[in-house]
Amino acid sequence: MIELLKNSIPGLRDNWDKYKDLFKEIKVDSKTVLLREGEIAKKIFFIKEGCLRMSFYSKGKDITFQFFFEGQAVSSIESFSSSQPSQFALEAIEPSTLIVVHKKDFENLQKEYPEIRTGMQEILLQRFSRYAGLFLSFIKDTPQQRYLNLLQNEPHIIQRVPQHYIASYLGISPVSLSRIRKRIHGI
Amino acid sequence: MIELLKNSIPGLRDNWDKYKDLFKEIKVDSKTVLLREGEIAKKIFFIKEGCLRMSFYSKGKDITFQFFFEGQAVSSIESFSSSQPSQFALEAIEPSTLIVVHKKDFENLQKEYPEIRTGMQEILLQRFSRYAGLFLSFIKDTPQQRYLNLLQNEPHIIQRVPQHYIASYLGISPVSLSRIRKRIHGI
DNA sequence: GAAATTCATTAACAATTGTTAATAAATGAT
DNA sequence: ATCATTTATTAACAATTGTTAATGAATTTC
Repeated sequence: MIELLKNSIPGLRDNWDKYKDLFKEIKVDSKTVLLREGEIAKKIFFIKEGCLRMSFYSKGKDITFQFFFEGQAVSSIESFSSSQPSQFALEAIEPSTLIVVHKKDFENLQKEYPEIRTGMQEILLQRFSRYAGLFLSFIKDTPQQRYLNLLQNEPHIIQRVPQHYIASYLGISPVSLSRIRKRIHGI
Repeated sequence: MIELLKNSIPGLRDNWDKYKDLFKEIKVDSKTVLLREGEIAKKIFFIKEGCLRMSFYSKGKDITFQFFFEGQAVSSIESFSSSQPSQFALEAIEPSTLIVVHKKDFENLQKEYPEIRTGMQEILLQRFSRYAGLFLSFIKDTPQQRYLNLLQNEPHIIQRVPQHYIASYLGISPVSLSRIRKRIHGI
């Protein structure tokens, strides 16, 4: 995982001894909260192994709206880059191995390697673009169709993520998702 | 309207005689199609007066997902900037007065005034950011709540846009929107 | 490995939505 | 002004979803 970052920035690899201490590997249990809603994001995570979910509270309900897997860089980017309280929480939903970089260190790295900043913007744009697609899907598809889309396009989510989080992600209740599955997969 | 563009770019104002022919004002009837789905966007519009909607076809239905009003710059930006066929259509839903700029001319302007490009990126980012918000609203709110949000945050849409387009925008049928309104506004 | 907790399914009922069709109201065209 | 078309409402019924609660299955904890 970290190899990816290392390799994409030549200077980083060449001076690896100088930087390697900034990348700390941690292992966390499932359900470990990595960022609480309202906190300011001071870390960025690279997922080496495992799965995280991003969520927020609304009317007494915990709503999950994105999942992250191996190879992805994760933070509440808005909070991380603006130092404003995060609107979202971040939590492990599998025992996970993460590479942690602190904001201070990350900013120093950014100064030395401006391509990191570009990469961050790229990630942000990709996320927004993804949300745009999901918005269109909500406007045109039924919950059942959205489940089928997920099955088609991101089967790993359905395989690995507990069902009630998927229900939340589809904007429906766990009970309703169970019924949809019954309708689709038979009996 | 065009004043806005003129004023935000000093050089434009100073050499206005040179450029003014690139900005053509047109008046269009309601229901005029300005860009068909599948066409490559070769124009950008600045709305001086009136209202447009952006839409696409899915399973035999025409789905509206955004409205544009006075003072906004509109194009199928993805198509306009990538020269790929547009996924979306653009249509007037009021008699409208538009300033049209052709892509060629716009690109020439961009070369002379790079801040225009930045402005375009800004517009694109704003639109994505808006879609992100709408996505979260779909995931957490009921159709009725989304209607109330619209009433609260963008009452001009409800005042000016025919109801069946709003229904589409909310992801529900016109019949259902009529029932929601009855529930809310009484009797 | 037993107990506790979490998660998924099912049932029952209420509420909401979709669909179709009929009617009423509003808008546009000649 | 009249006619035609479009748009909004209402009704009736089917389908879907939400909610609550009970049960079963799976997982975690000790």
